[in-house]
Amino acid sequence: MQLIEIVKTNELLYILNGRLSAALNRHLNRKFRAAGLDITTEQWGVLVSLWNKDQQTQQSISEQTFKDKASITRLLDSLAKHGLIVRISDPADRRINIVHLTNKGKEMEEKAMELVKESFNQAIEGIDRTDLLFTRDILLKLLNNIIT
Amino acid sequence: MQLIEIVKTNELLYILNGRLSAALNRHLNRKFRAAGLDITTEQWGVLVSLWNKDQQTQQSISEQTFKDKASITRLLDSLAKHGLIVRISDPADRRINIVHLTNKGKEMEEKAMELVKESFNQAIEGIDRTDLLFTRDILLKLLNNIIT
DNA sequence: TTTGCAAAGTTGTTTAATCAACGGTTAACT
DNA sequence: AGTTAACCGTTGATTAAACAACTTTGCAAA
Repeated sequence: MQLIEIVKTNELLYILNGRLSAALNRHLNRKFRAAGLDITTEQWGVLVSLWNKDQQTQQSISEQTFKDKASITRLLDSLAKHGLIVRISDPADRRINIVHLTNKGKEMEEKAMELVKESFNQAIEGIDRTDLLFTRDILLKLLNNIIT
Repeated sequence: MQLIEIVKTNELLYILNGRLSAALNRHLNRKFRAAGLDITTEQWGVLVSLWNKDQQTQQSISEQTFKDKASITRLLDSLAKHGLIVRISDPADRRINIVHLTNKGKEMEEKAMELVKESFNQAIEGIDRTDLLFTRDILLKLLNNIIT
């Protein structure tokens, strides 16, 4: 099969065009809601960054999550409204906000990651670990080719 | 490495969380705009379905593209506004709209697919064809596990 | 010093996805 | 026939992404 045919028949484009990630997002969002966790996967992505390293600048979060800074502004607005983070202005450089997790934000990690783990385990069921790692490497190559 | 660690380190989640597809979307949208093609990749996805098979119902397009019917309604609104498709009510069953490509819509195929091919070729540069097909299979398995 | 530029965040606009609710139409059942 | 159920498409509300324009603040070169 020619590669252009793979495009035409939408087989590889299932993911490259976002089918897989959309499906996973949907799946995870429903799981969050079903468990009474009032966050979206996008907000969760920001939280992951903060759970790894609390008290970052918005700029830093933007780089960690690959989301643009305008998106981060609005996601942080949501998280702040839900009481999960607070923005504290840096006295040394007043352009900068330091984003702090609240206790509520910290406490959410365990439950959220448990749900993510469940989804992930369901996704990879029956797939060989080696194959997963191989797939990951190919995808990283693809990503690298595009963003260059 | 445990699989949960792969999640934590965001390696496999680059794509599962939509990084790769977002990047490809961005890339392709810019390409369309740079070439003066006044469509988005999402609208292009609908057009691909129609180029493969003209005169489908909205329901059918929805299934082909894996987009929900509300999204299709609005994407078709955009395409109609740009004069690329028309909706014709089925006289036999008045619940149904048959979506027809206009000449303008048909003529767009060649140029759009050329740009897609370029992007695709850039993405897969230096990657073995066998590896790509293998990757596709793994991703389809993942997709299947999630939507089950 | 001031001028000018770069950095950090915010805001507005457009496009799209999800989900739920709804109206109109057809089909099925009893 | 009459009621109910299923189906097709639309609309409204909420969330988010991309991109561009803008404010405030800091810094550096002239």
